Order: sequence, then C-alpha cells, then structure tokens
Amino acid sequence: MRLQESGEMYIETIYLLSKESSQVRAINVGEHMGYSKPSVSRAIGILKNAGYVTVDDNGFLHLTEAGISIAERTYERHTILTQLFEKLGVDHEIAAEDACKIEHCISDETFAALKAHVLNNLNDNK
Amino acid sequence: MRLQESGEMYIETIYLLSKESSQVRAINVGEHMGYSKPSVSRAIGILKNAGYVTVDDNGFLHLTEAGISIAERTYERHTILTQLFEKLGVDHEIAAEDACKIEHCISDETFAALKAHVLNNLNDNK
DNA sequence: AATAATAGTTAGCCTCTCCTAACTACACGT
DNA sequence: ACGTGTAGTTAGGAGAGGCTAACTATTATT
Repeated sequence: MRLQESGEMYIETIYLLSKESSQVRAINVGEHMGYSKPSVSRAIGILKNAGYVTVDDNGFLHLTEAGISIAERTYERHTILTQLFEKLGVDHEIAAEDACKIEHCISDETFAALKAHVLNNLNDNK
Repeated sequence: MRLQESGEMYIETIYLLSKESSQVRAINVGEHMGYSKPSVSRAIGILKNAGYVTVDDNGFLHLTEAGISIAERTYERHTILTQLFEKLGVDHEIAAEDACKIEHCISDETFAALKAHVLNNLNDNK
C-alpha cells in the first residue's frame, strides 16, 4: 500500500504543525485534517515505511530529510498558488482551499511558470 | 455508485468526440481516454442513470441538456486554463495536461478570477 | 450457413483512502 | 488498587474508479 496525493497532505500537515510545536502526534494531525485516528494511524505507518516520517519513543512525529523535502515543495506550491489567487481577487479562504487541491496535481513546469508570474508581473500591479 | 471527477472527463470526452463526428460510441470514448471497455461501459451506465447521457438504438452516445451543460463548463475551464498556462510559457502538451487535472477541482470563484486575468491582463502582453 | 471481427455487458478483483467498533497501553487522581 | 481519560492499533467495511476474463450480440466475410 502506498500513499500518494493524500500522503502529501499528511506530510504537509505534520510540517505545518511542527512549526507551531515540535511535539506533534498522530492525534493532532487527525484533528487538523478532520480524519479519524485509524486513518491517521495507517497513513503514518505507510509514511514511516516509505521513509518520510519517524515516530520517537514519546509518540511524537518527525519528518525525515525526504519528508521535509516533500513538505517544503508542497508548502511552497500552496503559498504561491494561494498568493496568486488572492492577488487576482479571490477570497483568502477559497484561494487556500483551491491551492490545497491544485498543489498536488500541477506539473513542475506549470508551477514554475505561475510562480514566476506571481513574483514578477503581479508584484507591482496590486 | 456515482461518478464525480471521472464523470466530468467522460462527459467532456463525449462532447469533444461529438464535435468531430455525431457517431460516437463507447469504444471511441475508451480509446480516446485509454480505458478498457468495461470501465467505459459502467461509466456510461452511471451517466445514463444520472441523466447526462443517452444511448440511441445504434449504440451512439448523446449528451442530454444537463450533459452538455457540464461539458461546456468543463471544456471552457480546460481551454481557458490551457491558454493561461501557455501564455505564461508552458508547453502546449503540458499546459493541456495540467488544465485537464485542474479543471475538475478548481472553484467557480478562482476560475472566474483566472479567466478574467487571461482575458484582460494577459491579452495584450503576449 | 459458418466463421470471424467488433461492440458491449457481466462478474469479479484490485487499490486508494476514508470510516466505525473495539481493543490495548499508559498515566492520573482518588 | 481502581476507575477514567487519552493515544494508538487492529479488524473489517465502504465506495470510487480502474482492470481482466469471459460472455453475448451484431455485423461482415468467405
């Protein structure tokens, strides 16, 4: 069993929660994502197996190098896409929601183009 | 059983094929999408049930009003998104692929904003 | 008429990712 | 020590959406 799109979301969530507190456990991830404990438990198991997450003796979750790498990539997509949509007048809530879905399926090329556009063309105008 | 994101793709495909020939059958849809006959068969059944598609006595597929409505909406998203990405320098192939994935999960608000941006700001520049 | 090709359906399986119910494992307060 | 609360796991299920194998039904060809 392998996680894909949903795996990115779990990793991103662990990453975000880790920014606020280094004591992140499965239950916090579940609360944040609105998922049940067993769902999180299994997802963590798969991510652990795949080498993206470790669980220490106290049950706290930590991202590995590989996990951080994915988290940063996904998070950058999330923030840039949200920025793009907001700059075009979309409500913050909706912008973030859409970014959350699109961040997982957009190609590197297209994301790079959108990113450049946000950073250059759109910076002054608004 | 209900189709959702994938249902939009089937409908869009029927719509596109109908533009070239009014004699579209399940097998053509399957070939176009790279799916097996049984997959298409079931999908068509669900879409028929849901009132988006009809099948005539010769086995040709036709979209209902509701079907056309969804197809046009999806197709507009597809073309506008593809245009946007291409105008930002993305390869046509990749732009179309990404549009194909994003068209299903983007909100009305965000799409409207992107569409306005493509039609206004980006029209002269490039 | 008999065989072959083409189109569609049925049955059944797989993966992904969510769920509930019910268990285990601690840790705490009385 | 004994119940209570919190965290995590196990077992089993659901539904979306693919797949193959094997069947049926129709048309076409010899």
